[in-house]
Amino acid sequence: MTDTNGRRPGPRIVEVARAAGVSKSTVSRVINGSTYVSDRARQAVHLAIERLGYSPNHAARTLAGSKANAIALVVSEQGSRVLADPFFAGVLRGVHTELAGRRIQLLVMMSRQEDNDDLVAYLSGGHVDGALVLSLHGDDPLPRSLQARGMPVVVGGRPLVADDVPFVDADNFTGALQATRHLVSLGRRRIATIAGPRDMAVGMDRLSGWRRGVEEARRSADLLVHSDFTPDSGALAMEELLSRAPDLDAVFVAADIMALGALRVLRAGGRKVPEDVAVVGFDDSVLAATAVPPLTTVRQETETLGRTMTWRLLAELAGTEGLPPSVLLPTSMVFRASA
Amino acid sequence: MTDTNGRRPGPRIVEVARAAGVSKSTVSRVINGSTYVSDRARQAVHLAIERLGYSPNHAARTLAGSKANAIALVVSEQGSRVLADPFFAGVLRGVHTELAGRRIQLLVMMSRQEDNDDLVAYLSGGHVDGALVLSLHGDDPLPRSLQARGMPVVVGGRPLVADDVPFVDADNFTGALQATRHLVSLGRRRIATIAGPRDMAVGMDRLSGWRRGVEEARRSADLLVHSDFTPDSGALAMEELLSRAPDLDAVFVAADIMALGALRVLRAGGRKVPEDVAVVGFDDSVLAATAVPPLTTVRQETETLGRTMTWRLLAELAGTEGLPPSVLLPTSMVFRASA
DNA sequence: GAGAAGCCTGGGAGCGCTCCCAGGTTCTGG
DNA sequence: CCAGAACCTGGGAGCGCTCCCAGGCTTCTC
Repeated sequence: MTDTNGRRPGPRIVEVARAAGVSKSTVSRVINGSTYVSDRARQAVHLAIERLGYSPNHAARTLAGSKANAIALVVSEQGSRVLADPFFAGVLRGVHTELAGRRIQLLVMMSRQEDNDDLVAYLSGGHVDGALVLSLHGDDPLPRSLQARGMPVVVGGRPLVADDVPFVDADNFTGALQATRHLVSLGRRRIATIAGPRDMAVGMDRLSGWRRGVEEARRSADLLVHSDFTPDSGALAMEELLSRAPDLDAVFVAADIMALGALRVLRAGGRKVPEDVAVVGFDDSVLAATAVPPLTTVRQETETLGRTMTWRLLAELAGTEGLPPSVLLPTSMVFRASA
Repeated sequence: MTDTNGRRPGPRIVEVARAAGVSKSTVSRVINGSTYVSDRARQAVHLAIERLGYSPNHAARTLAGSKANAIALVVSEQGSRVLADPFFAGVLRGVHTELAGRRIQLLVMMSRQEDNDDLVAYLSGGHVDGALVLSLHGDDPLPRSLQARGMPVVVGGRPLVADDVPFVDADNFTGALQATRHLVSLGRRRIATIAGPRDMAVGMDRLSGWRRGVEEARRSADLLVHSDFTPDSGALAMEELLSRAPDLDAVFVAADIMALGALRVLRAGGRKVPEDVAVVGFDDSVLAATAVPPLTTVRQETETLGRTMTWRLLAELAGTEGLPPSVLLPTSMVFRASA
């Protein structure tokens, strides 16, 4: 992508300066929003930029300045196998929306456990100003390593063990609580749950919400099976629940994708949903609407998650004071046929 | 991300040079894989790099050199509403895999129709060496604009009208043909299709494959309804087909997500799948495995698509001769319960 | 009315690399 | 044995910006 002289096409800052009748320092000041620029100069510069179609060279700005004008979105690979696809796309869209209009590049990287060190070295080598880490298994060392090297980090999804890395997450606890209360309000008495794995905060938070919900309704909190966010494991879990408690009349499933497996088992067992067993899922993924029967579920806004993470990171980079260490995003129930 | 002097952390090329007892020119040659470096010097440099944990400054390389060491993955926003989620994540993973180990940054951008001009200006401003465009509606002007400015481009998904922008796509025609032949081999006589929209090549190619399939079996090719890649539109299409041909006994649906709507209508109408009506989908998305009944479908490898696009682009950047203008990736049938 | 305190501007020294140039050394072949 | 080619190396001029510094001009303030 070079012209015949081997140089990149397009005007340089000096050309803009010349066209506007000012020095390149002034053009730089206009671009970077400095005060101490007269209105006349500012307007002349804007006009010249417009006329020449000038776009500043990112590499030069980064090299000369003290910031990289780029942030990274890091996806931990293990996680992406499981939840990531629609989740990731939503988050990415949110990140992008929030970045729109600012001159900040988004680098997307996927981390494998084995080359974490390379990643940390690369990122803390000054190529980016901060990092967004999408870490779906809760004990990922990456965010801490990055932060230890002085890099601003925001994690998507609550880390399993509390540390001082700021995170943004859906309010999984409250979402699960709402779902359970809904089942209670339906008059269900034996309310089970298919929970996520113990090593993921998202699983534990949704489990806690369910537990709270059944306990406040004075129901038993022992109908619990852990599973791993796949349809088949959801099916297995449902079978186990059914054999342990043939009289159960409701299940809160910690993810839509597991709920599909559960629905299959219920159908095979001749139980009608929702008449015999009410089912509530979580995520409101595309799977929920097309399930048989369509799934009542808890909606989490993945796009808002991405936007909020980005907002938090940029605010930190801008030196904003008094930022909340972490943010929990509200969830909402989506009522369909299954409960 | 700066140290106390406002400079980025880590060693510079001169430090490596000093440590290795050579000049920075030689270090640069080693890094960039030039010939004309003695083995002794090369080894000394590698050792020094290792010891110091040196990682070259991307901005400086880009500024000084004639290439940007980065490629862009551009997603057209309209498309991403529809197909993109799992599709996009798969492609992204493929791109990333293919990029691994090369020092090439991946910039992800989403384009909205209205700011296409900005995007073209930005990209052709020398920030990237080439672009991967994921363009799901077939008449996107972006790839052509980019190519017209001299930027190497590879499109994912066949453009609707042939032009000379290279693309990589799944072999939708053959996939649909296989699916239709499978229905024929099952002894089905009235084989309908729910096709994608007319303005998407993916829709038209799958339609052509179906048409070929029914025609070579001397069946009628008039049971055709266009739809738009949503479950509801698939349901509507199925209703129309049923009212036009109550005796149909098979449907090829051009996307799993539409097939879910079709299955719903068939179920509501009391038709058994596959006994009364056999259904084949396309994509082998996560939806297919969890459908009721599980959907026989045509699998396309989104990850391979991403890898191939990237390979094609990098090969072009490297100046490889005799590259295929475009590549069609094979699809394969996945047999489940629905047909 | 004079000094201080803003406001606005241009000049120029880098940022950390790549790549060209010049020069030295070692291989070839006639 | 010597010219020329091939190999290897270091020096240094940029790449296109930002940001510091110095300085001129306008207001204020007492």
